[in-house]
Amino acid sequence: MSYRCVAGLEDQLRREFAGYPAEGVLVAEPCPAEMKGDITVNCFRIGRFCGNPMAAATRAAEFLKEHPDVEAVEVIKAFVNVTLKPGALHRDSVAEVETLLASAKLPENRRKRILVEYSAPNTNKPQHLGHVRNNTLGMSLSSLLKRVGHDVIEINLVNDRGIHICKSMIAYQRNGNGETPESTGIKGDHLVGKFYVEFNKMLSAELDALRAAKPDLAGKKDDELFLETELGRATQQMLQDWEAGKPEVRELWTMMNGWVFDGFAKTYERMGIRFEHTYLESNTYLLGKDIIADGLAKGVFRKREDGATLCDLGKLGEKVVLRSDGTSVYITQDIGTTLKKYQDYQPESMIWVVGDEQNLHFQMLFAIMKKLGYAWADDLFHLSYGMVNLPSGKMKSREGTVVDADDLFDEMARLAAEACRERDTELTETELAERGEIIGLGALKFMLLKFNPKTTMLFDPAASLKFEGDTGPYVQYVAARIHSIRRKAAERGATSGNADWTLLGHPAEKVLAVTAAEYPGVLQLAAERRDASGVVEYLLKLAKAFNGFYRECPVLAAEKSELVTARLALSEAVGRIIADGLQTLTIRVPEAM
RNA sequence: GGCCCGGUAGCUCAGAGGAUAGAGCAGCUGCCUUCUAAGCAGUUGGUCGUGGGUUCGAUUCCCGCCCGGGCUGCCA
Repeated sequence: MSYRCVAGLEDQLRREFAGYPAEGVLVAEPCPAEMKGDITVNCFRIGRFCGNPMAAATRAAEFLKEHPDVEAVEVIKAFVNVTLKPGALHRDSVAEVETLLASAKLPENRRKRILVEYSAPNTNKPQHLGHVRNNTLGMSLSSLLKRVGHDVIEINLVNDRGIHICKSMIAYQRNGNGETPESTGIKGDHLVGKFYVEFNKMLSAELDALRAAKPDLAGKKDDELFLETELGRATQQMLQDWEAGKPEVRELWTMMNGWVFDGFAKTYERMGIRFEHTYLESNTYLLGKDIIADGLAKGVFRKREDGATLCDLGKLGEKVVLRSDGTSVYITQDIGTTLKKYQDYQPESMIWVVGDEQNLHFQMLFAIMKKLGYAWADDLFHLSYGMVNLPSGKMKSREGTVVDADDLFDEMARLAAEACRERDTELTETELAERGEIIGLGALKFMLLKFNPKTTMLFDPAASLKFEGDTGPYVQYVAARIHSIRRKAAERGATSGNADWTLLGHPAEKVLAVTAAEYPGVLQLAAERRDASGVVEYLLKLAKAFNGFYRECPVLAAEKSELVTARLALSEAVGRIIADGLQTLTIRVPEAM
C-alpha cells in the first residue's frame, strides 16, 4: 500500500537519474503535526541518487505540485510536505481496508516455515511472571510471523526431569500424606510447588545444622554442601533411581508431573496458548551423543587429555560437549533436540524464546550447529529477553518474592471486572467475568509487549493494575467505542456503503487515515525485527488518532447523511485495523467496555 | 580480567543518521443533559552517563572512560 503520487515521483526520478534504485526507497511518513501537510517525503534519503538532498527536494516538489492528487506542497530543508486531496488520500489508505490489511502479507518467495519454541517450564513449580513474559513474547511473535504470511509451528519443550523435580518428589514422599489436587482443591502445579518450597526449607535447616556441627564447612556454599546433607544424598539417589527406571520412583514422578501438566494446561488456556507439539525432556535428554561421535570423526570436536570432548569455538572459547566419563552436558541434548526438531518439521528457521542469561549458550549452540555443517544452521535465532524485576528487587522463587502467574491473572481480571461493574450495573456475573478476563489479561499482555524484549523491565504491580494511559484497555476502549457507533448506526439505519471519501477533509480525519495506512509497514518491520513492541506503540498511536477524530468529528451527528456514511466508513476501517492489531498481539477485542 | 546488554523528564519507557528529542504515569488547569470520561484539551518538567571521532547533520555509527545488570562450569 503506498501513495500513488509518491510512487509516481519515484518512477519519474528513476527516468531522470540513472543511479536511482529500482526498488522504492521513499516511504511517505506522516507529516509532523506542527507542519502544514498530510505526508512528508524525506529527500535526505534520496539525495545521493539525485545530486544532493536539496536538489532532490526541489525536483520532487516540482513533480508533486503538478500531480492530480496533490493540493499543496511545502519544502523545508529537504523535507517535502505534501497536502493531498482528501479523495486521493483516503483512496490510497483506508478506503479499501481489506486490501490494506492484506498488503501486510509478504510475497510468497519471502515466506518461511518457522519453528518457534517458547515457555519451556520446569515441572517442579507453577509459572510466575517471568514465564508470563516468555509466554506472551512467544505467542505474540508466533502470531505476528503468521500474520505476515509465514508458516509457524509453535512448540514447547518441558523440562520434566532432573534434580529439581526430585526435590519436589522427595518432599512429597516425606510430607505429602497422600495429598492430591482433588483432596486439597489446590491446582496441581501449585501443589507440587508447595513441596518444592518445603524441600528448600528442610534443606536450609539441615545445612544450618551441618554448618553448626562442622565449623570447617561453614564457609562453603549451599551447592557445595548439597551432597553432605542427608536430604541431598536422598535426592541424588532418587535421580539415579529415576534414570534406572525404578518403578515406584517412576510412578510418583508420573503422578506428580501429571498434576503439573494439568495445572499448566489451565494457565496456557487462559493465555490463549496452543502448542502444536510439546517435547518432553525425559524423551530428549539422551539425544545428541551420537552426533558428538560423528562430529568427533569429522574433526569438529576433539578429545582433551582428560578425556572430555570439546569444541573449539574461537572467540567464544572452548565448550565441553561430553564429560570425560562420556555423559552428556546441557548443550549435548540441545544439539540433539535441535536436530530432532529439524527432522520433525523441516523448518527454514528456528527461534528460541529464552532469557538473556543464556545468550552465550545459544551463541555456542548455533556455532556448533554450523560447524557440524547443517545448511539450515544459518537461520537459528535466539529471541533473548530481559528479566522482570519488581520494585522490591529481583524475583526469587526460594525467597517467595515471585509474582505467581495464576494469581496475577486473577487479580487483573478481578480489577477489570470491578471497573466494568461500576460502569454498567446491568451486567450479569458471567458477562462481568468474561469482560474482566478480556480486559485484565489484555492489559497484562499489552504491558509486557510494550517493552523491547531485551530490556530488563520493571513490573510495578500497583501501576500495572491501572487501566489508564498507554495501556491495552486504552486501545480496547477505542474498539469498543467504534463498535458502539456501529451498533447505534445500525439502529438508525445508517450504513457505510458507497462512502464519498472526498468529504473527509478535516485534519483529524486525514491524520487518522494517514496513521491507519502505516499499519502494514509496521507489521512487516516488527516481523522482520522479531519484535512485537512496534505494533504496540503503533496501536496506541492509532487509538490516539481515533480519539482525536472522535472528539472533533461527530459520526452519527454529522451535518449531513453523506458525511455520516463517510465517517462511519472511516471508523469501521480503523476498527478493523485495531482488531487485527490486537489479535496479532493475541489480545482479545471486547465489544463493549 | 574478558564478552554481551543497558544508562534519554521525578518514575516507567519510545526514539534503526534527519525538522524545535517524544509518550504514559506522577503534579497542576479545564471538559460528562452531546456517538462510552478506561476519554479529551492544556501545562510544568531534558547539559540524551561522560570525553573524543566520522558526517552537511549524531540520542542514533566508531573509540576511550564511568555506572548498573547478565554471562564467563565436565550446572541446567
